Amino acid sequence: MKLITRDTDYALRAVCFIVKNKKTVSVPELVRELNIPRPFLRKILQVLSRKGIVRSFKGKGGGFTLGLPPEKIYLLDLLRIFQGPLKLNECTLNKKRCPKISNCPLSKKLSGIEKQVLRELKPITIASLIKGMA
Amino acid sequence: MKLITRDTDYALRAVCFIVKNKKTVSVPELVRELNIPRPFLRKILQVLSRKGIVRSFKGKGGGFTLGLPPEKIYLLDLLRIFQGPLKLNECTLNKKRCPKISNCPLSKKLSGIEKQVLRELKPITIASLIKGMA
DNA sequence: GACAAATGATACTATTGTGGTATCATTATG
DNA sequence: CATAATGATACCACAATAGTATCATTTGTC
Repeated sequence: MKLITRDTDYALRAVCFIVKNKKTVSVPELVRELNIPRPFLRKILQVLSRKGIVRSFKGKGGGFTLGLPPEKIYLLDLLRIFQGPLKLNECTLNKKRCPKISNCPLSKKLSGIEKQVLRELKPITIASLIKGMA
Repeated sequence: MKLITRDTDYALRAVCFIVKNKKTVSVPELVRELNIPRPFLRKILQVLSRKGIVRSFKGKGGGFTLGLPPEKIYLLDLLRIFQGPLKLNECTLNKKRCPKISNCPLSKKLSGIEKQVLRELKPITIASLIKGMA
């Protein structure tokens, strides 16, 4: 079970690398640096760009810069963008809320765990991760 | 992202139902009660039987009974049987341990979260779930 | 002993999510 | 206007999850 999928992980790496460069960073540079398959990385960056996480510049000499300061880019943002909302307590039988959810003891436990996990993830930003790597 | 997959969930329901019946419970009964696809349920029960969670009786009038007291059947047992060990901090790039794992700040966070989740799940037994449903 | 009703073993199939490609259009710089 | 970049979008491959099918074996009942 993966808490973080590959695209989120790639996005994280790409954003971290962009932070460390003051100028715009192009896809070829990122590919060289991070060994991420080029077309996949492009797709990821386009999503990040649409979401405002990075800003893009087209044309020769173009590339990407951050769209937000690194203290305002949360891991949970990336997670939600690429993986949807983090939900651990969904009933496996229904996409929708299980009618029995109110008296399902397992669901209660799971939503407690979900809350804890969210509490842990919430404060993690790009800035904090980079600091941690130092 | 599912913490609990369908087979684990089915297994859970089946075991709970078996607990509440003193006599052996057959697949047809379980199907009627729980609305689980018959062949799938059969497969699940066979696994549970091999693992000793339930005991099986072949032949006419056969079926399943518990193989352990409900206080000794842990949710984590079922989880591990059907989903393997719970790991949240695996690096998405490698199946094996990432060489950079020691200075990867994200991995540290994730393994902390993993520990918490395990701490929460550990005490949950079939007995405790049934109690909670009362 | 034959039959019926159950599980055991095992191989196959379907659906879905993840991970990745490919292609053409658009834009900016020299 | 050529070139080097991103934008949009459609497609493909693989693996995991979910489910099916079939035949063999065991056991109780008549």
